[in-house]
Amino acid sequence: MHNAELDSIDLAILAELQKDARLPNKDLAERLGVAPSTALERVRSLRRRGIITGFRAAVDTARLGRPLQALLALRVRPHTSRIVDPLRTFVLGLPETITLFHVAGTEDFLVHVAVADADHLHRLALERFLIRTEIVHLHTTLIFKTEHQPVQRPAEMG
Amino acid sequence: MHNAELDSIDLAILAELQKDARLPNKDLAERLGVAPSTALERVRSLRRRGIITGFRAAVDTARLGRPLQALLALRVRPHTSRIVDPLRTFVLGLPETITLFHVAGTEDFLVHVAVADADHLHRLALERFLIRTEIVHLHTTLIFKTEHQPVQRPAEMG
DNA sequence: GATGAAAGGCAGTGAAA
DNA sequence: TTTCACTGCCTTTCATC
Repeated sequence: MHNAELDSIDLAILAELQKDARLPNKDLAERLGVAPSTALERVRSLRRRGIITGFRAAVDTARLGRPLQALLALRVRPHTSRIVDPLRTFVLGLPETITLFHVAGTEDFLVHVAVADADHLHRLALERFLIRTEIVHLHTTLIFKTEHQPVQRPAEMG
Repeated sequence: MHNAELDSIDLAILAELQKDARLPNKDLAERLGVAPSTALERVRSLRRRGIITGFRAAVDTARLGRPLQALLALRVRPHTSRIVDPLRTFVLGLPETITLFHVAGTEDFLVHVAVADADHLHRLALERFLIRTEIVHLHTTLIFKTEHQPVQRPAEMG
């Protein structure tokens, strides 16, 4: 089976395991209407093909003491890999960082962070980001709510 | 044990299960240096307390045929729940949507999407978003790269 | 590829420290 | 709260279709 060929069983597996990565193989097989050994091999195949990249526990940052989320838009000059690569490493090393988007446009990076409170956010911006001379601009956007969604199906657009 | 009290074992569990949610309890216990039943009870406690909210398979959207990612910034008028709630439902129902950020500022929403190609993105913007009259502004930002990071530790800022 | 049976190993329970 | 021992069940393998 080639890389992007997914039948309805594969898609059902993706849906189930995005809801619950720990669903017992036996139960998964039952929901798919196939034998447990079949379900097992299908899941392995999806991993081998890199369609399932891993199984992750989802952690609530708010209950970890960081209820406030924000997006920090960074403009970086000069925008060369010599400058950008260490910055990436720095941002991904911050405990506040959840996601780093490298984007096109007037801003170069968007950093999704979770912090304890407004003061923490303020100090993060001033004492961690703005002291770096390659960051020539920072714009902070508060996040009221973040909602993730399972990846449903391959591309299509009638 | 109360809600936000996490010792080093709890933090180690969060780190391990964010790397691999399917790590067998026996192996988890070994890495923590505790008995399997202890590890089991700790994980359950983290779930009960809502610190671990679930276990999810991570899916590679590119290998699902949607290699292009973008952020769509939406301005919505009027910004009332009567208008906003159906829009939320609509956006979360789109197969292209990965994450919906409800934000403060000049824009009201940021939608992280994965699409097949530039044409798909273009049509998504025109035929799905801009036909909705409550969306008075849409700004598209291409994403070169998205990097997620495990949630490390509770808040702190010396 | 999918199936079913067989074997090994793990999860999960309960009592004790 | 952690540990140990035990039981049952699930995962996983392999031969077969």
